[in-house]
Amino acid sequence: MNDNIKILVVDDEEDILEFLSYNLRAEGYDVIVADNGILAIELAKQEQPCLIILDVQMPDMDGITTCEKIREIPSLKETVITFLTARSEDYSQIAGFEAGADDYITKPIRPKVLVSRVKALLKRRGITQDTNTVIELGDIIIDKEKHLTTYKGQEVIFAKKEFKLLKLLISKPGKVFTREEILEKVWGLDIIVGDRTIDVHIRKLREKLDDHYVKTVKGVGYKFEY
Amino acid sequence: MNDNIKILVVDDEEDILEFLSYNLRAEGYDVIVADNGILAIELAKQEQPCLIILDVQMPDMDGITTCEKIREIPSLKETVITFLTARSEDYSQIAGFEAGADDYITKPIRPKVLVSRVKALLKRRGITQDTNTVIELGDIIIDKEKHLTTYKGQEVIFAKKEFKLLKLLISKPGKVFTREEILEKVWGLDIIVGDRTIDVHIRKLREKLDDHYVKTVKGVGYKFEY
DNA sequence: GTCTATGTTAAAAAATTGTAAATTACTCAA
DNA sequence: TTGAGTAATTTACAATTTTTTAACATAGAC
Repeated sequence: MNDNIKILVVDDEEDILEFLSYNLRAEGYDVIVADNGILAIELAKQEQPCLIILDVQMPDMDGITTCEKIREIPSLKETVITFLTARSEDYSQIAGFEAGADDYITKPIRPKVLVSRVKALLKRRGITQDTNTVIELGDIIIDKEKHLTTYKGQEVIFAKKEFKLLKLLISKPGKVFTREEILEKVWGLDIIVGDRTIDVHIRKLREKLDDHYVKTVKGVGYKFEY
Repeated sequence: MNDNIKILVVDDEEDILEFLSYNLRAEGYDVIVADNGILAIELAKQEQPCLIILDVQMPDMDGITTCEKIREIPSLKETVITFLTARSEDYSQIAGFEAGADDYITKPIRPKVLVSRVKALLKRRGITQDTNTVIELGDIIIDKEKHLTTYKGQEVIFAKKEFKLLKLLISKPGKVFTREEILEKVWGLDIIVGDRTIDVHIRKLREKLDDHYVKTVKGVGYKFEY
């Protein structure tokens, strides 16, 4: 199970959310976002991220309160939490650690600093970025991090969902993934899509690779067979 | 599928009990129910479930008290307990964990979330669902994960129901499964099918393997004998 | 021999998946 | 903000496979 590392980013400002998730996604992390504390707690419970980045200043429920609440959830006791604070608001450093945070990052955020801090934090917890960021199966090469696929030496472009689907199927060649499993892993728990959506995406894979790799097991699901 | 993971569901509302047990049973869990705290404690002691889902709000004895009482029972110290709370009743989060709960699920409950949460909880405790994904019996090899059967080195294709039936019979070679048992395990509780359906499926197995493996015990049922 | 449970077969019915085209949602740049 | 261009999803139907039924055959218990 080469699950990607999941990071939850919580901030009320849209552009900061974008900025953070862009930079983290570029590093190959799975990023989920929330624009308020309540949603953050709900998402955290559901998605079980490895790391939560939490803005201290937020309307309704501030970062510190959110952090405290998260820490009360047993399944999230071990999650790494880091605050995001303006350089000036000094008090939060102290209050933050009391609330159960592991680190804090000061604004303005510089991408390189952000990334190296995140890496360090995760490393401290023994969570390492997926070692096989590259999957190779005969003449199919998938670079998860770079979002790049090569087939018979040719670069093939897969859209986001297609790529995720391919990644899932190929992560355990031969294993049959049920439609439910696929829905959950590629689309997520709460997204509802029509019946034919998976088929269409499967078809795209078969179009771009060759037909025979992705096999249908009628009534059960799909599998990737080399 | 899940041989005997037992889950106790406790709620005073009939329809919630039904809803929960329906969804958990569909996943293959053994579900027992109680509509009040007293009965819950009694059942828990008797049945030793792996997981207890406990509604916080109940007449007579509320979920928190029930949880405390359960935790006092030595044989249930290790049982996973999760609360069921309305999204609003916030206090329960804190009171609940003090009482010794491991997690809480907020209403309204969504089936997928419920199931994934339950799986995660059990997994965390090292209670796994599928012990062996491969069954081997002489020259018959069944790979559940790959949904693949090999007979005398040749791959044989079984449709979903056939596969399920074969899996069931072969799971306990020599054991006679009654028609009722087969109906329940392969077709499910609520599905009604005609008398000849099982026979036809048995016939398919005999066609694809050799005749002599699946034996009829007239008036009783069928068994697999190697 | 009759009666009941099971076996057999083919065909009907149901379920599932494949496909093209249309529609809607997103994204990114101007 | 708009709009072009791409991606994702839905729709409507065809094609396929699986499952069930129904009608009849057979075997063995009594």
